[in-house]
Amino acid sequence: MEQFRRFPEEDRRLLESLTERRQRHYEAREDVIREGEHSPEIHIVLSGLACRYKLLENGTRQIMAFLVPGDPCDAEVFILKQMDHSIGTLSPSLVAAIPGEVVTDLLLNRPSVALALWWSALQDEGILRERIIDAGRRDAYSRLAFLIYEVFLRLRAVGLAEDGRFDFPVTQSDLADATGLTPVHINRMLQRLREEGLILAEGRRWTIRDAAGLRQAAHFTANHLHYDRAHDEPDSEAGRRLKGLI
Amino acid sequence: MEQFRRFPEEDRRLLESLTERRQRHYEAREDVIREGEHSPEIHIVLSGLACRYKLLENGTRQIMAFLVPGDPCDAEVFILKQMDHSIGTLSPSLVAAIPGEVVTDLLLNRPSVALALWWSALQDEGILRERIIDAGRRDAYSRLAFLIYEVFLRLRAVGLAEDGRFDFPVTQSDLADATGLTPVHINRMLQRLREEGLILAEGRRWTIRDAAGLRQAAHFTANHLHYDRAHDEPDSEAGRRLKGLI
DNA sequence: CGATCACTTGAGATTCGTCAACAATTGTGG
DNA sequence: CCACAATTGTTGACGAATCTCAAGTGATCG
Repeated sequence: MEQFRRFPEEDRRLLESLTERRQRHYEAREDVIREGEHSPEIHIVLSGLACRYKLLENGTRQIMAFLVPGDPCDAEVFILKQMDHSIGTLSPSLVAAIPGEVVTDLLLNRPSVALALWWSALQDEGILRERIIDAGRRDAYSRLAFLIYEVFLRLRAVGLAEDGRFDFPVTQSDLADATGLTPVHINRMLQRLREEGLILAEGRRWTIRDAAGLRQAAHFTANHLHYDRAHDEPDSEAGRRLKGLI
Repeated sequence: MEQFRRFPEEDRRLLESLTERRQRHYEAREDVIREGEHSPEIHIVLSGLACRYKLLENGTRQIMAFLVPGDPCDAEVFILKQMDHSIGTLSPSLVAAIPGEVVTDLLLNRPSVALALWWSALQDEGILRERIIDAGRRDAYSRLAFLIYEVFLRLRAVGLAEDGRFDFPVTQSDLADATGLTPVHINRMLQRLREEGLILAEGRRWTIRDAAGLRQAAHFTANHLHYDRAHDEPDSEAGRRLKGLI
C-alpha cells in the first residue's frame, strides 16, 4: 500500500496494529468472500496468494486477478451491496480483517491511507485493462509470459522476489483459469518459455532467468502499474490536492 | 451518475451548471485525452459515444470500454500522474470539462457527488472484470452478444434506449477492436445474431428484437453492473456510513 | 502400496484469422 | 444532382492457433 507514497510512521504503526488484531489463516483453496455476499469488514492479504475469480454457468472458473500480500481484497463491498465476484486463496494464506467502522475512520482521519486505498483501486483498474488487451490481442505464448512477468513485478514490489526468484504456488490449471486457455495449452507454452531460457519453474518456486526476454515475449509495457512514483518524490499536484481532502 | 442514488435537487442543479459552463464539441474519432497525458480537468461525456482505448505496438487498437452519456472519462488523472490509456470519440460528441479544483471541492462538500463518482469507478471495475471473462471464456458469438446487450442496458439506464431501440454509432471494425476479434468474424457473428432474430442493425440505429434471447446468447448475468439499487430505496448500511464521510 | 492429483504427450476437430475480391454505402467536389 | 473516392460491409477459400479427447507418466500422501 505504500507504493504510491510512503506513510507517516504513525499511520504505518496504526495499520500494523490493525492488521495484527484480527487475522485468520486460510488453507489453500478456501474462499475469503463469495460472490453475492456482503461483508461488514474488508480483508487484506498478509501472506500467501489469493485471487479474484468467478464461477461460470458451464462450471469453468475465470481468475480475474491475483492478490499478493498487501493487496486489499474487497474494498468495494464498502460501497456496493454485494460482491460481484469471489475471493479465494490459492495457497495457505494469512488474511487480516478490518471492521468497516475502522475503515471509515481511517478514510476520515488518515489521508495517506485514504490515498493509498484509492491508488490501489486505480491500479487494479489499470491491471484489469491490461488484462483485457492481453486476452484480446496477444497469443497464448505472450499471454502467459505477460501474466508471469506481472506477478513477478508485483511480488518484487512488496519485497517477495529476490534475484528473480519467488514463490508462485499455482497449478497449470490455475494459470489456464487466469489466462482463458486450457491446461494442455498452458503446459505447452510453459515448455516453450522454459526451452527458450526465460523462466524456470521448480514446483511452486519460480525463477526469472531472462527478465528482458520475458518482458519482450510478453510485449510488456509497465505504465499500467503506475509504479513510477513509488518513493519519496515530491508530491504531485494531484497528490497535494488530495492530501488534505479526504 | 444518479444510478447509485438520487442527488439532492441542489446537487443536481450544481452539476448541471458545471457541465454547462465548459463544453466542447468533438468530431467522430477525435481524442479527448491521450495515453501519457495529464489533464488539469476531468471530462464527462454529455452526448455521443466515446471509448477508452489503447494503441498497441503492432498498430492494432484495443477498445476497453464504451463511454455513454453521463460517464466520467478520466477521474483517475486526478490521482495518477498520467493516463495509461486514451479516450476517444466514436461519434460526434459533446464533452464537459470540469476543472480539478472544482472536483476537489465537490468531493469535499458534496457527499452525494463523491459517492456517485466512487460508485462509477467501482462499476467500471465490474465491467472490466466481466470483459475479461468475456474475452477468456466466451466464444465470438457470445462475446458480441454480450457487448451489445451491455451497451443496451447502459444506454437504457440513462434513458437513451426506448423500446429496445438505440443509437450505437460503431463500425464493425470498432466492434472488432472492442471484442478482440477480426472485422470479418464480427460480420459473420452479426449475421448470425440477425438471422436468429435477436437484433436488428440499420446503420447506426440498433434494435433489440429478442432481449431474452440475446441475454441467453451472451450468458449474461447483470450483477456486475450493480444497477439493482438504482432508485430511492432506503440507504444501505455502507451508503449511510459513507454519506457523512467524504 | 494404492489412490489421487498434477503434469505431459499425441492426434484430430474446431474456431477464428488471413487474404483477397467485391458490393454497398457514405461522403465530396464539381 | 452526378461522378467518383473512400469507407464500410459481405463473401469464400484456406491456414493457423487453440481446443478436445484420450492415454500415460510422475509425484505426493495417507
